[in-house]
Amino acid sequence: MRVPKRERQRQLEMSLEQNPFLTDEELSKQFKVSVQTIRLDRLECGIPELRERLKTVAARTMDAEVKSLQSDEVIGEIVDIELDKRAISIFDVTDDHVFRRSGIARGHHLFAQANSLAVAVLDDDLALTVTSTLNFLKPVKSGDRVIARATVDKERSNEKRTYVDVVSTVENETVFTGEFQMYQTTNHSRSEVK
Amino acid sequence: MRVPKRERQRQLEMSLEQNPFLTDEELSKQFKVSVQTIRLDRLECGIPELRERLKTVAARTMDAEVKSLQSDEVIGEIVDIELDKRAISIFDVTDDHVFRRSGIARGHHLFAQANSLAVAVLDDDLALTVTSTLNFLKPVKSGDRVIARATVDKERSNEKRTYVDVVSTVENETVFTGEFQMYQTTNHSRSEVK
DNA sequence: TCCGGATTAGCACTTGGTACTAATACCAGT
DNA sequence: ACTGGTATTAGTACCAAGTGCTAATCCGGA
Repeated sequence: MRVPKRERQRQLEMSLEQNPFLTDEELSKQFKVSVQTIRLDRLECGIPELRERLKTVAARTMDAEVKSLQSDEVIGEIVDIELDKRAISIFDVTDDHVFRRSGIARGHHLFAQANSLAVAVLDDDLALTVTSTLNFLKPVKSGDRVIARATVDKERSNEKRTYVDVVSTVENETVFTGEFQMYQTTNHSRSEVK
Repeated sequence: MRVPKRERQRQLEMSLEQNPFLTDEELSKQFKVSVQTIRLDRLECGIPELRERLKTVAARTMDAEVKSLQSDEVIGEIVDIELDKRAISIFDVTDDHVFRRSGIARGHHLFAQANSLAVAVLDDDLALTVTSTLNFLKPVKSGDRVIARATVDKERSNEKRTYVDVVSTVENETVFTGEFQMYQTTNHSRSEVK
């Protein structure tokens, strides 16, 4: 018993985690044991065969791609919108969004939710952020559901600039506020003639 | 010939694009033709078999996961850093980062690069953004290489707050500036005794 | 020396295919 | 109605990467 069984199985799990594409035969060469031993090891560790592994990995992709497609439009999910007036979006914070050490959500996710909502609320071919001022008031944690409310500030807005205020809350506590000065390009004449 | 061959093959391609997990047998039921016909169709359309399809889909996942792991640390790549003083990162803008219609980079990516650089430059267990003010000066397009330079403003900083200024440029033109007021938690005494 | 866990070997069977051949179906033109 | 050509179906042999099972062998320690 060169390498003890236990150690080999540990390494096997790591190998497959890092590269799930390895066949039993390739693994048997890597660990210099027979294919049968690899099979027994997988059996003991509850590791499925190559095809099953690829199936689950591929399934993860399809998931992720659907998600990232959503996020192409807006970060978070718009639940209510009245164009050029106000909009509300929900963003569920997961482990993917937080600092590993502190568990606190990274600022740019809150910003992304707010900023993309500010863009969405303006019914325009093209709305760009010019300047913005942000306040991160309370740390947001994994599992929190952040509700962002955007309102267009008609008073301050003019032909060249539109102001959008966003307030994000978790369980009715304000965690973030942002003020966005937006630039709109559109031949906006239709709604301009009000 | 109920459904013409051409039409069936078109639908087949769409079906598999949307769900690559279908076996020939499942497809043959879906289209009410024999398994062999499905095989011929795949052959003519150059569609690989189930296992090959899953392999490529799974490969895409692994790729994507490596990328998103990188981004767990910093958005962009740090090329130079002097802790508590300054840092530089590079971020290559791709089609994934821009508005489809205008081709202009979405603000939150520029913010994410700047903000994560501001976090990284502070040699601390935990640095959080408190407030920040941003200026998006020039539109950034796909293919642009954004260089963000962060400098810690020692003058304005105090025990409670650290100020980090970030200037992002594309080909020596400033496209974005951000001022970040950061909060640090660490028992920071070591470097505090300067 | 003998026991027992670890390892290896071998065989039948499974999925989801490829590659190929042969048979049939269907429809149009003459 | 006959012929031709495309489309479809059927059937066979074979492959990769397995599972499941049985049997043989190895190797180290009391």
